[in-house]
Amino acid sequence: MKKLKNGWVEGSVQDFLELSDADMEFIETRRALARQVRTLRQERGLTQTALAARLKTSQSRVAKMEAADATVSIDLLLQTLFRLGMNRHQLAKAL
Amino acid sequence: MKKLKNGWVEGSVQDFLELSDADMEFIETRRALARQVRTLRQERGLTQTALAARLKTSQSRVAKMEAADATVSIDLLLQTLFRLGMNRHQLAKAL
DNA sequence: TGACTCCATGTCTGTTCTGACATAGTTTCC
DNA sequence: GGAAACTATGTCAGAACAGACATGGAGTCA
Repeated sequence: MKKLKNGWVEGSVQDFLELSDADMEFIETRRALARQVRTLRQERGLTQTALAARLKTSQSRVAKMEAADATVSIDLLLQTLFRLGMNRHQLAKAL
Repeated sequence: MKKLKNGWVEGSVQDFLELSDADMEFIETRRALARQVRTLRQERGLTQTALAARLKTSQSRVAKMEAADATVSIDLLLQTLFRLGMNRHQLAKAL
């Protein structure tokens, strides 16, 4: 980590949080799936509230899904995507 | 569901258990990941016990992962695969 | 401005998953 | 056959997650 003249330091978030490569892959996977949820929802012209109703969950949970919140499992994201009509083949491409 | 002369009936497991297409995709995804765990473990010449030690978990959990047990989350399978050296690109192909 | 819609975020409670343990079954040697 | 190594399965306490609710911020429109 390299110190700069302005007081800031240089270095990756990964190093700072001491995340392994595996952790990074996992987090990036969640982020990719989260983006996909938002994309599919918007393609279908649904609000978070409308999607939540369809999934029998709450708007806040949909918001957290799309935000790739740490309290959202990949299981939840996948179930959501599949219920939005995605299949495994399309999923593979989204990764 | 069609009845046959021998007393058995014809019909898919999906219909019998009333699983939606989304459920099927989810379950099949878990099974694909489970197979991949076993493959990678064996490629590395590890026993379930040895892999469990590396993952800081128990042999029984590794067995359940590879069996695609319902109590095993996709999160756990993905974390395992990533720790076995897989990346998202390879993951996509395994689906 | 205020009313309205949509999305973001903190927190609570009940449910689900994880790791661990025990134990049983399987396979591979001698 | 029997021992040893490996894998499968049931159960449980504690950790993590889901859904719900409250609330706040940002944008739109009259």
